Amino acid sequence: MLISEIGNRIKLRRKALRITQSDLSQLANISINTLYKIERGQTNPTIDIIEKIIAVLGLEMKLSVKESSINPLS
Amino acid sequence: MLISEIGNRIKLRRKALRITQSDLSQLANISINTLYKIERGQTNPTIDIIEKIIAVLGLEMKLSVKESSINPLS
DNA sequence: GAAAAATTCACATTATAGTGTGAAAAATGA
DNA sequence: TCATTTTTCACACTATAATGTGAATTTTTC
Repeated sequence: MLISEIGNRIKLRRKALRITQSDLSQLANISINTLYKIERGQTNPTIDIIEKIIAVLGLEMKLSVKESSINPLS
Repeated sequence: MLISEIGNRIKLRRKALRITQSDLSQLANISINTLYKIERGQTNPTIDIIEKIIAVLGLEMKLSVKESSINPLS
């Protein structure tokens, strides 16, 4: 999942919930500037910032083994 | 998924694949120091760094809607 | 189509993630 | 055991994410 994809998912979810960047940034306790850049894929955000945002949006992050690779090194 | 959880998942997967921190850091093209801190939850890594690591490990990141919240704001 | 609201953007500053080095400590294995 | 490998750690430095401000632009709404 690329950074720009994450940004897009966040933007789509925010729109679906009908809240503004300003609202979301305040609820997530981050700057509107940071949110703006993330949605546009113009920054390389930290996990902490992403977690704050998706928590407000009712999303969750998961790590899973890609089924195409049991052992990616072999 | 907390930062420490991500670090733990990475460490477990690395051990399962029987590679060293040194090997993984080189394959992911990041410093061993950064990997060491991530595995121990001692840093707040950027998405880019996490993506590099999990790509080598054959893992993938996913965002999903928490089933407990259709609308987290209401 | 004017006013209000929301988003985009540039710029400067601050905070901190990422790196490199080298050494100590712990784990591995012959 | 003891030599080798791996991990842990401190420290200094560099790169850049995050923030704050204010203004321009775009979108929404009446």
